[in-house]
Amino acid sequence: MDRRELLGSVSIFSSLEEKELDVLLQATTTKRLKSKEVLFRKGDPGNQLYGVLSGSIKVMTTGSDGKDVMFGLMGPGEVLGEIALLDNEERSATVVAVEETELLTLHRRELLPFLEKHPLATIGLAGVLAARVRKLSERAEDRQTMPLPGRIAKRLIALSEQHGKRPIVGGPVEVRLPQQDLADLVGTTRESVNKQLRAWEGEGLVELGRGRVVLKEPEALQAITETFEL
Amino acid sequence: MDRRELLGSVSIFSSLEEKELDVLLQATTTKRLKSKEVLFRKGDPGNQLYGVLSGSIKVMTTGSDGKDVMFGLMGPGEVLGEIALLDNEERSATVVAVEETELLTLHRRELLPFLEKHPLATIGLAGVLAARVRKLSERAEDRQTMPLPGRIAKRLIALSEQHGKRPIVGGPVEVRLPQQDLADLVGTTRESVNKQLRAWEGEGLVELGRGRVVLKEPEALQAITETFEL
DNA sequence: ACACGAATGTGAATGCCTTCACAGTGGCAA
DNA sequence: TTGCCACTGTGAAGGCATTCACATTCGTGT
Repeated sequence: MDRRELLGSVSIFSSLEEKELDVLLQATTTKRLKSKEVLFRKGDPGNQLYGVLSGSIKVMTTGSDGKDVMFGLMGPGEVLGEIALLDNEERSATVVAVEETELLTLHRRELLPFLEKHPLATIGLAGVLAARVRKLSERAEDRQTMPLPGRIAKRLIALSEQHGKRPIVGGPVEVRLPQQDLADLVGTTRESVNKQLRAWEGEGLVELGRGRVVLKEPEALQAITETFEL
Repeated sequence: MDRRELLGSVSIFSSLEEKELDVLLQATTTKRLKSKEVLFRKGDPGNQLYGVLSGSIKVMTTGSDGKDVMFGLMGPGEVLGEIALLDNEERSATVVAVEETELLTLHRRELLPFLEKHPLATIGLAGVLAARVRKLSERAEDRQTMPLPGRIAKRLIALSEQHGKRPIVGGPVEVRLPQQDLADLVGTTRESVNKQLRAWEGEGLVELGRGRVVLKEPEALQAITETFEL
């Protein structure tokens, strides 16, 4: 995904004209991260907005006891870092590359004046935030009402839709993510995730490999989540 | 809190000039809710933005099994309903008055054109969203890393700061909220909350009454939360 | 090519909450 | 005033997940 495409395709800037897009593009920089490299940490001051060009990153925090909480995985076309930018507070989470990743960066001093001149872009940005709130609320709700198997199934499906690789059309989908990360995402332990996945493997629903889960029967997993949200 | 004061004081519109504020005020309506009355439900279409003038409301959802999840309590000066307004989706939660409440309402068809003309106001609105995201993330994190007593203590303190009544300056703070609601807010059962509160009552940290908790030693509770977030 | 670290696989023990089942009790609405 | 109902109080039993402690295995970097 190239820089122009990112800026244009992402909802924030979809309302802009070509010329305006170019101006904004000028102010933009590219940054490359190696796998496991940290973009910023919770508590850092935040003056940049980022867009993922290629690769993927995870948004997380590390609890004092070393227990990690993962908020999400973001891939090409997604925007991050808006929160600290908008309220001038510290970064609210840590961001780490999970593979070789290329980012577009835009500094606050370029963005804010731009937003003031382009209300529609600002409304778009607010929309991104709104979506973020929705996602977080839904997850909070799930955590509080849905039993563990349902949460795991639901998240696997979400991951497969967002980041899944499907070698054969209509065939099984592969999700690349270590079990520990899946656990942090769902709010449980690696062991619990492992046991559940193995159980499903026994039923032929999934196939496991190092650092990946292959969903052989997404519909069956879907059915599991629905068992609980009826 | 009167309408003008709400519009002006709330961060969203703080950048406006008097005249502009008046224009917006014209488009505004007042709505009164009796205690327990529902403003809207999760899943409803949403075309209004609300501001609390007096009283208070709770934002929540009801899980299929009847288990409620409470996202927060909002009082005078706070704004709600922006999410559905911005992304044109269904309401993401249910809102219920917890006492006699007066709201200011503003319809999308008035607000959106206004935002397009007032970028600073839009940036302010985005700031409200950003704060919302922060709060939700923090709670997700707490839920995943902090044991129950810490979560209860932390929330009690937050509630006391936001909605607490302090008869004597520097004295004990009273939080009006049934234990069931506190449980929904923290993500546990009423029984667990009750047992913890009674334990603290034994230690002289709090005092319990029907529908209220009095924090006699807020600092001690604060210390409890810090035990866990070191 | 090989070694070492990261990731997975598993069982046993433990424990924190939840669930269930009632018994008070106080506020408020009629 | 009084009755009811929402809220509170509490113990016992049970369960779902965590914790702990290793064994194993893959794959990746040197």
